[in-house]
Amino acid sequence: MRYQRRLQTAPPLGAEKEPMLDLLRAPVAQAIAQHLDLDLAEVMPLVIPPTKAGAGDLAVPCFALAKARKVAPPRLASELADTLASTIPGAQASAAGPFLNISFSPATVAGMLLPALADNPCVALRDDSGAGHSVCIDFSSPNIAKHLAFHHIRSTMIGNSLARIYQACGWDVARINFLGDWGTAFGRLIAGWKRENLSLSDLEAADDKVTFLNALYVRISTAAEADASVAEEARTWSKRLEDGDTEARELWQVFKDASLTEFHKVYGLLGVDFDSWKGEAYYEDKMAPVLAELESSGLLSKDDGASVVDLSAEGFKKPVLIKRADGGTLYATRDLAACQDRFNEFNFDRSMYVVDLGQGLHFGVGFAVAKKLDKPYADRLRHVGFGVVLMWDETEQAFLKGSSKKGRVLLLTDVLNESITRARAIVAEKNPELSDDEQNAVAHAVGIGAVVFNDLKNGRKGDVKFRYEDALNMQGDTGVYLQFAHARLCSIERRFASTCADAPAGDVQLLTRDDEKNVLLLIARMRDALRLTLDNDEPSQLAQALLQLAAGISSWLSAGSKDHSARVIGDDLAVSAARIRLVAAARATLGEGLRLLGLIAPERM
RNA sequence: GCGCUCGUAGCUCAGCUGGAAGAGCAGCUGCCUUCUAAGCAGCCGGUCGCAGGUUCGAGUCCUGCCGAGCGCGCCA
Repeated sequence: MRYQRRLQTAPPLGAEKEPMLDLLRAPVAQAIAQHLDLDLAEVMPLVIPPTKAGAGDLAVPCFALAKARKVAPPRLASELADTLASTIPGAQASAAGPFLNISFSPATVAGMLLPALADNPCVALRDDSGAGHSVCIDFSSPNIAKHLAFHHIRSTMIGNSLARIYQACGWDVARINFLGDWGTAFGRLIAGWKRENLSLSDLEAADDKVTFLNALYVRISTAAEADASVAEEARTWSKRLEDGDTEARELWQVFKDASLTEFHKVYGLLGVDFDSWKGEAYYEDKMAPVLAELESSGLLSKDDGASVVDLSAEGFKKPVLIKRADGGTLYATRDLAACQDRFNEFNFDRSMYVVDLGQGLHFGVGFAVAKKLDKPYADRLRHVGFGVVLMWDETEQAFLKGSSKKGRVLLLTDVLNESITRARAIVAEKNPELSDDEQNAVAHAVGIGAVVFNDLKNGRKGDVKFRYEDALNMQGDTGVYLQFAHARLCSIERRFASTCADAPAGDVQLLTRDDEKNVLLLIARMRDALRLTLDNDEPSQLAQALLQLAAGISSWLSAGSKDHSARVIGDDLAVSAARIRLVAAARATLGEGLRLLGLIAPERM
């Protein structure tokens, strides 16, 4: 509706769905289509952002068009350049060999973008493609009575970011933390607890309850190795726990609550929360229906006493194990039950598992079984995999897999706190005028942001090579870089508000600088980045686009330190008023982008 | 052996549906008396693992090699 007036002169294709960059693209494609007597749909994909820097705002490689017309590409390019120059106001077109390059005036771009951004400052990072749809996102999923290790940041922050991004695109999102809260380890813990005659107050007194439980686990495991009767005690408690023994269940609950207390501290630091905390234990008594269904559908067969589903027709070499020879259920069984449970509760249109790529086979077979059962949701399941974390080993001079024996294990909370500490020292040095509270808040935002952004900025499928100096770096392509650009924009807005209260409404015609246009185009391209992020479940697409936006902003703002006329706030109040509109748009876009990645954007730092 | 992920600058990586090789770090130059130098401007640095194929055009798609990481039944 809002674009109706424009549609009388510009073509409809893409304009409704893509009100940002395509507003520039469509008129170009239309003019070319008309000139060559082609369908608009054929031409649109040929109008692309140029890969070569300085080649303009849009480009059209003319190879295919020229071939169809049986002319040389450079000749067609210059022919089209002449056509466009006369048909599109505010645009300049030129041929560079076989490429047609198009540039718009800053005011033309601003006129198209700024009104939309004034209506909704986050419009560049909004999309309603998910409206009316729901998605389950399974992420983080740590094991009870163990620490969140550094590698947990991957699932936790990729999942958190995807949850926010799906939400921004209109999806109804359920964030699920599938806790690993079941297994024989708890029998051991209970046995140890009883042997040592521990009480709740012992646990309460511990600084870190998970550390307390870990230590207990190590002691009882050592004792069990030395003494067979201790091992027998542990087995007995495991059995009692499974059978629902009251005392066992109560202690199990104590351990779980204690672990969750520690988890919440870390999630609090990271700004992550969940809608569902159903863990493995919850599904213990909910697998019978799954087994019955598999049985009645004739999919189960026996293999060495165990029950399996054959998936050779689906291309899997080995069948998937559903029930152990001793009757116990397994990982796959539990996930099938959980999947059904989520469908019952959320009626999801998509269900995602943010779990490392090493589990690809597990999800592959699990999804295949759902399909064999003709589940309506079988095609809605996605494994969002990611690579492992490798730690820099000084003695080996190489990135190696984490190993507790070799001291290459880091706790997530330790890395985060170290980063905050480093950030605190830098804040104190750079901004001593900020209050202590403010310095602490900035150190938190910057310290956490550095670690989180370091994890999100690259494609999720690659292995993460972790080196302290790199992950905690506060210079270059980092989270801090984005936050700093955002804080500068906020600072200019504050100054404008206090010194230019009587400024007129900003007139986009006064935006004439190329660096201003560059920022506008970068904002417009956020839509493409958002779509790529969503299509590929890949937050790095958004992260990379934000880096480019921040670079454009930094370059623009820094121009003012040499050239007084380039400043946002200058002698000409009308120009300042126009530029502050761009500042506001850039600040809102950058701030929202940071939020979607799970970072905090301080207003001063 | 089979499967998955990958191989781009000294290091860490980006490169969207094929269209004109990009960042950051490290090294070297410049730039803070007025909107934040956690920054900006610039230099240096690449037969995109190798070989074929498809195409007007391949870092991108296909095949085969080589190399790395991870995974392949009664743990999760």
